[in-house]
Amino acid sequence: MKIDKSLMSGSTTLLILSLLAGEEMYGYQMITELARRSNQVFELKEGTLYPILHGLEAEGLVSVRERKSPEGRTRKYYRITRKGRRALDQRQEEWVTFREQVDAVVNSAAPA
Amino acid sequence: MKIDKSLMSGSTTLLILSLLAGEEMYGYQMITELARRSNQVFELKEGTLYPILHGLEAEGLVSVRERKSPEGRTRKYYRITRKGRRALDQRQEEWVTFREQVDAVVNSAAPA
DNA sequence: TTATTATACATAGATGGCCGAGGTTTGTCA
DNA sequence: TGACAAACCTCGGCCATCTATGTATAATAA
Repeated sequence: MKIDKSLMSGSTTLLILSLLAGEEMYGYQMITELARRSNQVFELKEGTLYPILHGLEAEGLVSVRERKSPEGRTRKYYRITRKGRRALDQRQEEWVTFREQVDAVVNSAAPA
Repeated sequence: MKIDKSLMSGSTTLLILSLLAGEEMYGYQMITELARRSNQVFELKEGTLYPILHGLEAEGLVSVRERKSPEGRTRKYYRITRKGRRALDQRQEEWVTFREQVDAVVNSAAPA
């Protein structure tokens, strides 16, 4: 495959980095915000998100800081790093290639 | 998820059924034909394809018959069934939804 | 003639992403 | 006081895919 085969399995990473490209966010917020922006199509599970965030941090694609919310609850805010932006660019390119080639194959199908 | 979460992991099935929508094909041909139509982006592995084909047959989405090639070699030709066409329609709809919502999220990202 | 490559099928084991299920803490509301 | 939402976390398992390997035949190269 020309495309990283984990693109689609790894589409979650593309989506998360896209969210963080706009503003820093905390995990729980990413879940609700992703659902909102995708018209409830992507309902990310906590058991999926948190391990990925830890992985992104380990790779240096995001940085973390703790902040208290107005109500006093502590949240972990994630911010995309420069390296993370480069990774996002790459993933976006891969996504476009993937999307175009899936469409190419699907559209080559004879209509029912 | 509103979309079957195995869509992308399962995008392979969408691609295979799309190929078969046009004409009957044998396994090895699907690999080369898929590579051709996707500009070498999708290079399906035999170890991936054959188990999937057996699964599609078990589900009744494709039917099989053996035919000899001009050179005398025996091939297994797969043909999409009526049920397979309905499954393809469904997968196509899911793909469109998936594609649109990924784009929605990606495009909501602030440009670098 | 022999060796290699391409065709054509197949399976078993390993890998890796994602989810289900469970758990903890803190704040809010009845 | 109890119930619920917010916010974080981990572990075990499923499932799609890949790697590796095996078999057999035809075409091609040495």
